[in-house]
Amino acid sequence: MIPEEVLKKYDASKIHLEKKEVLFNVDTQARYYYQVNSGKIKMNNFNEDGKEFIQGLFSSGSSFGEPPLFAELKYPAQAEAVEDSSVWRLEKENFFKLLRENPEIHLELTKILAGRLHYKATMVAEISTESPEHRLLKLIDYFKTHIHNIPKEEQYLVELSRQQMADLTGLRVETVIRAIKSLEKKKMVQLQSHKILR
Amino acid sequence: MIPEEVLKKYDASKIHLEKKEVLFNVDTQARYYYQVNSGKIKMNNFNEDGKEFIQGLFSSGSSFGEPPLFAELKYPAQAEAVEDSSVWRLEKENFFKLLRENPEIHLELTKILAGRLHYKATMVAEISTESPEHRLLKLIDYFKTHIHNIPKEEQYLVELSRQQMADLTGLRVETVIRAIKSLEKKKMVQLQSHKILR
DNA sequence: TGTATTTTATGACTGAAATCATAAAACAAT
DNA sequence: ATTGTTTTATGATTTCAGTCATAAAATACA
Repeated sequence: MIPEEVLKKYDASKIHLEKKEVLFNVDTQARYYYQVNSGKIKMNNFNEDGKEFIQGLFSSGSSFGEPPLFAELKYPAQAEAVEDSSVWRLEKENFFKLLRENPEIHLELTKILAGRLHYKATMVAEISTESPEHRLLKLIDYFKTHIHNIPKEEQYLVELSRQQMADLTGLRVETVIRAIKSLEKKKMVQLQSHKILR
Repeated sequence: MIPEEVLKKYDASKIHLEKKEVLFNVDTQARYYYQVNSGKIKMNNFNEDGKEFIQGLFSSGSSFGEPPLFAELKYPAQAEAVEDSSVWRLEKENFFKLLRENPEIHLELTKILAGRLHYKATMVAEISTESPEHRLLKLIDYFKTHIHNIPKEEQYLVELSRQQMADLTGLRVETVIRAIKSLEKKKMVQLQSHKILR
């Protein structure tokens, strides 16, 4: 997360996105550094027959879509506003200037990329070898401990919809619904009027 | 890839691993930066009933297992020698000193992490939404273009075994064997005495 | 406050990849 | 050459999540 003053200093601008608006498309060239100012952005893919996969959800303060700026690569997914949002946008050249002149921010960003790699390594192993219930628990625990920093003993109210959980784990809504039910029976999660607690 | 002279300057040491020897375990603390000197290392996971998932394969010049050094995280997978190997090992503190004093190397490393994130984003979308044949083609093409930098028009001889391809895509050997056969029928790959060409 | 939309829920059925069993081919080592 | 080991191959069968259809709850919103 780069402070607003710094972004301004390097000539970043704020752009607005309406819910469902697409910021950039898959397989296109990366030209900007983006950071969420308000709202929520998701990066996602669709396969031939429309099945979605959510690579990540980004809210206020989070940057996203940086990797293709570094490696000369195309975006592996599109970016889309989950709700009305505003986003800081910084030209690639200015972004690199910023990193050169602010090594502590560069290191900060490296940490963020490292964290994201950790998340992906965790989820891809889950998705390719584990059962629906196992995947969902891992996802929920990841959000609880790594994204919201909630201590183990405290309760976490899952903010994700069944559909979003499905799209984050490669499952289908119906499967998520059934797996969550089953996890409740096994006392692995609690349900309070359809809200999931863990 | 950090040059040998630089590694030596920051007091790195070379350690030897026999085939199948494990360098670090999943869920343990990261203390060193590692870079392959010779041989081949894989990072992998196993689920409860022994099914393997290969996170990455690293050969001469490649570093691996850096993310947990940056973010204060445990290793999401283990590291194991695929063949007899030697590996540069550099203490975490010295590694950060090296990065601070060599910003161009830091940037280089950021690029590598970015590339790895790109690979994971690509594969996790494949694994969660695509068919076996599609996944395998993506994997093969990724190795061809991004790892070996072979131009589209040139032929690439896949160096991976069916089992490795299975473990990289979350499939089973039998499924890989059948899918490759089917891809050959469709002229998407060639087979020359069991070797795969693309 | 009523209506539309989205999210959650459930049952019946299907299908694609996993599993299991077994063997042939390739390769490595002596 | 001989033997042992690993990799590739193939058929039969099973299973678990996906698919399809339909509805109830919850929520948004006019």
